[in-house]
Amino acid sequence: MSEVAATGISVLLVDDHPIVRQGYRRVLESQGDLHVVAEADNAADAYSAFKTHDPDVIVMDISMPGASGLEAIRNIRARSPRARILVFTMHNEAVLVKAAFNAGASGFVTKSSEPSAVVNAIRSVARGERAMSDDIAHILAEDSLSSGSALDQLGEREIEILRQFAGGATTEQIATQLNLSVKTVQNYHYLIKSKTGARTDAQLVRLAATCGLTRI
Amino acid sequence: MSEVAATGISVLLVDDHPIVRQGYRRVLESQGDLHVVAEADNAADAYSAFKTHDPDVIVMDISMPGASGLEAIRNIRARSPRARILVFTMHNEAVLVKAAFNAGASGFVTKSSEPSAVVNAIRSVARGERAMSDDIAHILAEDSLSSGSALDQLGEREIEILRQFAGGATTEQIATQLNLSVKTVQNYHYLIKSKTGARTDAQLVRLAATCGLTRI
DNA sequence: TGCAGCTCGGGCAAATTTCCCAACCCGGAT
DNA sequence: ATCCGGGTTGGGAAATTTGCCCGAGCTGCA
Repeated sequence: MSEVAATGISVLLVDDHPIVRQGYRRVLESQGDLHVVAEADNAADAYSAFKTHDPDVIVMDISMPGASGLEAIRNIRARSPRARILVFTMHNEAVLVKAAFNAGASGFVTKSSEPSAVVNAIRSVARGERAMSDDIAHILAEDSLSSGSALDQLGEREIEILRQFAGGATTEQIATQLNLSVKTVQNYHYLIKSKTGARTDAQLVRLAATCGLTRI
Repeated sequence: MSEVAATGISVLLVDDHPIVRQGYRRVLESQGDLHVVAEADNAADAYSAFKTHDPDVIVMDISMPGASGLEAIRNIRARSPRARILVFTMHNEAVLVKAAFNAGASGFVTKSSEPSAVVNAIRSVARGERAMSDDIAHILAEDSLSSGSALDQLGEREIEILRQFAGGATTEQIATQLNLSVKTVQNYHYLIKSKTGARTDAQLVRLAATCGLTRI
């Protein structure tokens, strides 16, 4: 960590949108102490880039095609427990935030945050601290008071599948993307409906939307 | 428009994520001929900024909280038909694309596109041309077999059934309510899907919501 | 060690979707 | 007046999905 203070903070950017990555890179590098040493647009590349470049912080959008972002966090942390991962996404649902921290993330910042908040979060994570943006803190605070939105009873996989479904994905698309059999996705679909009490796909979509799982 | 050629292309950036806006701004301004003259993070600010700065192109993410992005496009175009709006979003569903063009957008580019494709789209739109990224063109091409516009092509009965369905009603409830056989409602369901190009019930709900047919 | 809970899928009857089709009525064009 | 097109209403049959049951592997926890 001494060389961190001497040379600044090295960052690995993970996001599936190239222009978004390029934008982040410019914003971060204008700070002086932040250096983007590599980029990746999927979970597998992220891990190999991590091994190659050994960055101080991984800034990762968890809504990527292919493997779940949470899965990616778990994989990286399982192999390299010293990895510092800052989740940087537009999603702000309490269940997702908690799942991310449980998976091993060191920080969670929404894209609604001011750039200064983002770079400060990167610096905090690089120091080994836990970091989150103000809106996330508020959401977690409210969540700890009120017990139980409809989503709290859902597991991580169920939430991921619900989000993709509500986003308009077909059963086969979800199965392919998550590497599951169609039957399993169908079963999750049914399980989610019975857990939440939704009788109709439309009700499921509305539920997901009101819980902030998807935007319309 | 003569001053456009002399001074480059002025751009109004609309996106609800500040750091995303800042990233785009840097990417665009590194091009030399593109100048971001204003930013906005919601529909209302977007219109006032448009009136104040009179930009050549509005680059807009339509997935914003609050008012629908499509609504924003319609509002701006209704008041200022010469406005050029380039939709720039991560969504790539055919129904959304068609709805955006119907609302008056001049272009549609996904965030998966290369930065060069995005800036070229901005230049095309500034010249008054229609622009879209390759993936969008493919999606529209596949869809164009049974194409049409989003909701305008639906009859009264179809719209009524779509509204009730998107509101969460079951097929039997709709049939009872409208004094139709279940079979007829099922047929309408299928007909609406094929007319709008929606492949999923969830996409139907999203379409109904973005068109103001139902509130979530 | 054992229990509880999540994940993942098979099986199978019931229901729905997907597409075809035929009518009816009605307004407009010929 | 006649025909055509389109909205509306439903039948039929194959394909698919749903609803609900089941078991198996795994993990964390008591």
